Amino acid sequence: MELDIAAFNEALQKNAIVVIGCSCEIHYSGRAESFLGSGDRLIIIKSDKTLLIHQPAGSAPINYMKDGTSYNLVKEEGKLVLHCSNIAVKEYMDVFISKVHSFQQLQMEDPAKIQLVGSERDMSDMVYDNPNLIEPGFRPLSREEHTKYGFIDVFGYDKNNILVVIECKRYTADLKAVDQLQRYVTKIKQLRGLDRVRGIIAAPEISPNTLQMLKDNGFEYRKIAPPKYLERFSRDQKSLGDYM
Amino acid sequence: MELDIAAFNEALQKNAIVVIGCSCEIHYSGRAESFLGSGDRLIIIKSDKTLLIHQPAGSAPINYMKDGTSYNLVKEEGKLVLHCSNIAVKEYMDVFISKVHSFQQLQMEDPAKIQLVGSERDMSDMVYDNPNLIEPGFRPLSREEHTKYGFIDVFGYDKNNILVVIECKRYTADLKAVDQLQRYVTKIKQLRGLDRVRGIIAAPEISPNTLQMLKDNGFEYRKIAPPKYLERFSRDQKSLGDYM
DNA sequence: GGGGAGAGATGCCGC
DNA sequence: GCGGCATTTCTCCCC
Repeated sequence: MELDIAAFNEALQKNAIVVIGCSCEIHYSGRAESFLGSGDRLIIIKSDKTLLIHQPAGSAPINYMKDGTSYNLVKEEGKLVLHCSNIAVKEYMDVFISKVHSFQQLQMEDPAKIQLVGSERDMSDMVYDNPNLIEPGFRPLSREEHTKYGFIDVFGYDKNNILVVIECKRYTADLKAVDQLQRYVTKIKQLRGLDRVRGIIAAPEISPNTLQMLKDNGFEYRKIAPPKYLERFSRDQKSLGDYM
Repeated sequence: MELDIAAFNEALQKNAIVVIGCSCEIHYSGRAESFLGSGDRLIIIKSDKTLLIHQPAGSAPINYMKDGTSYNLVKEEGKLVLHCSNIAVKEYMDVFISKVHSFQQLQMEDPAKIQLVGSERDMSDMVYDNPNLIEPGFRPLSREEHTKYGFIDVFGYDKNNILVVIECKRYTADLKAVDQLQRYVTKIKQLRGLDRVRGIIAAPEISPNTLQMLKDNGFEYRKIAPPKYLERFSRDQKSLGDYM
């Protein structure tokens, strides 16, 4: 099929969503440089002028451009080329289109914002509100304590009035989580001139290496899972239940 | 427009790419739980049964399912519902479709794999091959040295035969980069019973806080940028040059 | 499949 | 804008 350049330009001008199925080669230059040989792909340009190019499989786009990109679709030596440029971030892309399989434009409106439960923030809220999840006598002082060396999830005193820094992870805690905890504890000791500050990782799981490093550094592990139920849906919606 | 359930099922059966423009609500349950109220979106199902749902703006999909997901499109109380389930990872999604704007299926073939230059690996290769970028007399021993506590980018001796651990970052080095370096240096000291091991961060930029922490930990910074030119293209392709 | 780490990460929030 | 950090991160590589 033919791709009507005028129709393409008009769609972009109206901030419509443009979807093109085609065979193409891609050259990108910006933060890095890449080349992708010929194959069938789905090209999407959104209303904010974000570009996504997807291969037939995989979750992440194989090439993309940030919002605010400018597009110039031209015919060069009988072949379609989509020139993309984002001056603001100095990124450029050329899409050499050898065959167009489909072209489509959609006018879309979407004011909705996603509600999400089960994040690390939800987890630190839970720990703050239920300090016994850590241990009897734990008294949280603050959430998201800002230090120059990072934000601390939960911060408080234990029953012996020793400062405790807690790092929450919603997934399996890894070496990086210990890195973070070590950085916070070191900084708190410096800032307050303390000899002893406890460090605790709260997570549903922890890898063996990570647990070893945690112990080597004199820290502790608490097995705690993030809350993740939108109560409204467990009551009102039955559909998901059919699958579980 | 109407969405033909039989056509949808047939497309999936053929491993075609399915693209649906519609207005919908979305409920997801799995690693976390989310709800997204009504709005216009683009739904994409790929040949590997990855699901992507995109709002009209933004780079990342607002909801998605991993490859290998099963789909069941049904009419419930006169409304279309797309039930999605991935038993393997215990993830589920329901898409309540109130209006279908477009439906499209594409048979796609794409054997190509991307070539990318400018990664951190390219940078550590460059440092390994040009040790003077670090300092006179630096002698690299290995790349990607595996320790139980992580992989070291470049590892070698300085002119005084002191061990040096180098962590390369292709972007502005941040606190996490120092964390990583600290972990490697600490572990190397332990493993080899050494008193002194130097740590160096090689990156094009470093944030002030990070530089401070780096110095506090007794480490050093080298300003080095990653290589990023596909020589073939800077010679053969003229198109990108038109924009730069 | 899990562990470890990069990514052209993206997105969010704070200053 | 930069900084710091979580992410339903995703992807790759290696054990």
